[in-house]
Amino acid sequence: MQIPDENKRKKIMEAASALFATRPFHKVLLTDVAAEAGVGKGTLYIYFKDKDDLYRSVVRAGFRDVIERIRQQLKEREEMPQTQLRNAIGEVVRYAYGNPDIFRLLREAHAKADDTAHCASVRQELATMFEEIIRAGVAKGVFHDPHPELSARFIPGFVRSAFIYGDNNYDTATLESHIMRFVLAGLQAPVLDK
Amino acid sequence: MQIPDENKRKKIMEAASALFATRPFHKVLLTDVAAEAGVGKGTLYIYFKDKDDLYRSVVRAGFRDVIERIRQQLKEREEMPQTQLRNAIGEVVRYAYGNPDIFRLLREAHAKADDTAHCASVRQELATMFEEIIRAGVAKGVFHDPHPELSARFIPGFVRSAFIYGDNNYDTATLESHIMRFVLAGLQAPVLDK
Amino acid sequence: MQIPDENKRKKIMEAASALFATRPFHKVLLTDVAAEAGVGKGTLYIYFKDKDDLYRSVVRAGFRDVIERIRQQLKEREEMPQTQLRNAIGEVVRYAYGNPDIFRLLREAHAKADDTAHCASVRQELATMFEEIIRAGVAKGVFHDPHPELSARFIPGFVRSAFIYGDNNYDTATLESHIMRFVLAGLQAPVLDK
Amino acid sequence: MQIPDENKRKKIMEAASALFATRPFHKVLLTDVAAEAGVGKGTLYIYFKDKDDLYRSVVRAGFRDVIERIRQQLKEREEMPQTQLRNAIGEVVRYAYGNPDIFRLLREAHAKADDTAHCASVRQELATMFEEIIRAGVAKGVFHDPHPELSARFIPGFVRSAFIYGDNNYDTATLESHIMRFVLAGLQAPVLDK
DNA sequence: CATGAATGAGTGTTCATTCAT
DNA sequence: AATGAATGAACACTCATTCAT
Repeated sequence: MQIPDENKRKKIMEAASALFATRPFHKVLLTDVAAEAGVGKGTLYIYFKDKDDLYRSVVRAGFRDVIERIRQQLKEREEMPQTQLRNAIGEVVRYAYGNPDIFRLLREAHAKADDTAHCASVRQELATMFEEIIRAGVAKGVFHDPHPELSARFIPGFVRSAFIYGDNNYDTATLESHIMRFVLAGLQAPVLDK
Repeated sequence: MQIPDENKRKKIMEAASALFATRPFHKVLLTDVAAEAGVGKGTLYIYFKDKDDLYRSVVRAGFRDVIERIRQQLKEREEMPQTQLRNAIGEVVRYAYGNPDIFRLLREAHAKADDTAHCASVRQELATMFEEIIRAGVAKGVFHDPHPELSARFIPGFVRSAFIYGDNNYDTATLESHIMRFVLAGLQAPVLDK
Repeated sequence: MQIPDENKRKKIMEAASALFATRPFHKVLLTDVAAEAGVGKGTLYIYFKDKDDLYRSVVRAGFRDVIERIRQQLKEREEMPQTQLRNAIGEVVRYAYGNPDIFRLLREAHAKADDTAHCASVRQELATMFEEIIRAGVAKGVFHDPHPELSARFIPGFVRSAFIYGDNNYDTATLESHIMRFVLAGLQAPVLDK
Repeated sequence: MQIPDENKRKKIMEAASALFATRPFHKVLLTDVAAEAGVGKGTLYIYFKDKDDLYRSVVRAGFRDVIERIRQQLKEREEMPQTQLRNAIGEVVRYAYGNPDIFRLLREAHAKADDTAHCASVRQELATMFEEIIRAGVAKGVFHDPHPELSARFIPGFVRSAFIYGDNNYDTATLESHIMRFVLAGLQAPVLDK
């Protein structure tokens, strides 16, 4: 079992991901990460510069997944903005359900200053995708929105809001439709001139 | 010139608040808190049980202010749910503007299990107030909402979403009205039966 | 026993000195230093930046003693260069006898680049003092020496040479006079023109 | 283009020699030695038992050269003790000039107890040769020396003393003759009865 | 032979907490 | 009450050494 490469990196990230999501950063021991990943402690330092780097990698990787999946959808099918929005939101909701731990990571800004930046860039990317969908809808006249970039930021916030409370008893469908309710209503409301 | 005591407690909390908001929990050193507050390290332990207690106190205190102010408004004037909602949201937005650090604290769930609970209880309290306003509106027939408790959670999330991104260039009025746009539209949309 | 100061620093340096002299740098555990000094491990870091700093301090302090004692002698009594030299050498020899461990430290150049410099500066200082004595003798016509700075460097080397071998069975008097034999003979030999 | 083996052993020793001379034992990483030698880390263990063995080999090899050359001289030509001494010292000085790094290694006594012994044995061997020359001179009546073994130890010390200081601006001839000045003067001075 | 990925015992260092003053 | 020197449990990280390829 001497595969010299990314296989092991992946195993470590999975172990770390599970652990970081379970407890706060400073309670995650690298010893545990190593044990959980089935590798030696020193091995962690072959693939990651230090604990912070490992943490950052886990967060980034987690989100890259959702983002990638949404991007695929947008490319593959030419849909109405409403549908695109629904699909994208569904994607985020389902991801949050499936990986509650990783998703929860977004709310924390650990580590070094530039880590926050890294985290932010992932967040930004997600928001930007929603913003593009909204702008497309505005262009087509199906959405009205004086501040698409602000609205875009609200959307992942909905999901997060739903998850940050401990007693999470909603199924994905309910949550998804309740979010859509606000999103669509808000985006379809007429813009009132001031 | 050492004004006896409660003054000192306040100075500590201010220092801690600034620090906790700036960096993740485990990077806030009590040495720094003490230095920033202009007191000895040991003094911290006179006013707070331990680091977690200090953290909790900071978060709670911050939110108690907004919550209290909103509660006052609800009691003092008998208004329409829409107006109550607008006022309450305005309160949160303005608070977030004035205390970006403290507000940002909500995003983390640190340390001991019961700390999370503490944090949650503050959050819960805020959400509950919004939930009551919504339910009142539903009762009066001005709002439609199949999941008021979920909607209530969304509201502080709007504010947070707006603030978590670094490039915050919206004035309170713009932000407030954009949030209201979504909230009111969502709450006034007809409930579609499934 | 809560003297807040240099007393403890001294205790640590003594313990470290004994340990560093006994075994190579990387085999000296700070745990042992702390135990030997009768303080907590963390205390070391109050008085010294890190292991290297502690090491450096030990070396420097050791030599400062001899240097200071020799300097005193030079000031206090106005003697002939030969006598000054004999006294100074005697000082070094006796010190080496009394603190074989610390003296041995000079031969090692551990730690950071600038540490070597520190070490060197102590060595330099000792050599400079010998050089001054020699130059004074040359000025008075009792010594002949085409390279006083080189001769000055030889002198601590004599002592070191005597000590670097394990089977050290010479008493201070013998060693001292044997060194003086070479030093005086060398310094009084006529300078041959080339 | 991998010339089989002994060549590789040599490359490793050269790399190690350069590194050990540059920094203290515990700061020389085998990774660096391997990189510098252009071989894999594991290769080091084919040619050397462990880090200590590598170190020892470097020191020993370096000195074996000088010792061997001096021994040759002593055998080949039947000379006066003074000349033998001058030649031997010249040999050491020139060697030190040509291999300042290796020569500097002598000053440290690292690692395991028996390593010190190894180091010592090389030193001893050199000293013994000088001692023999001196004793021969004493026998012939050209030298006077109450402690030939002590004098013998001084000689390599002269060279070392000259080299341990950074600002080494003496040419071999100057250094050699200055050392000889002390050595001959010291060895030819009459023995004073106590 | 050669390699370098993997290892984990071993240690330096940190920092919340205590307590003598 | 206030302090900050002292503490040491807890951890991140290093690096000599091994071994599968």
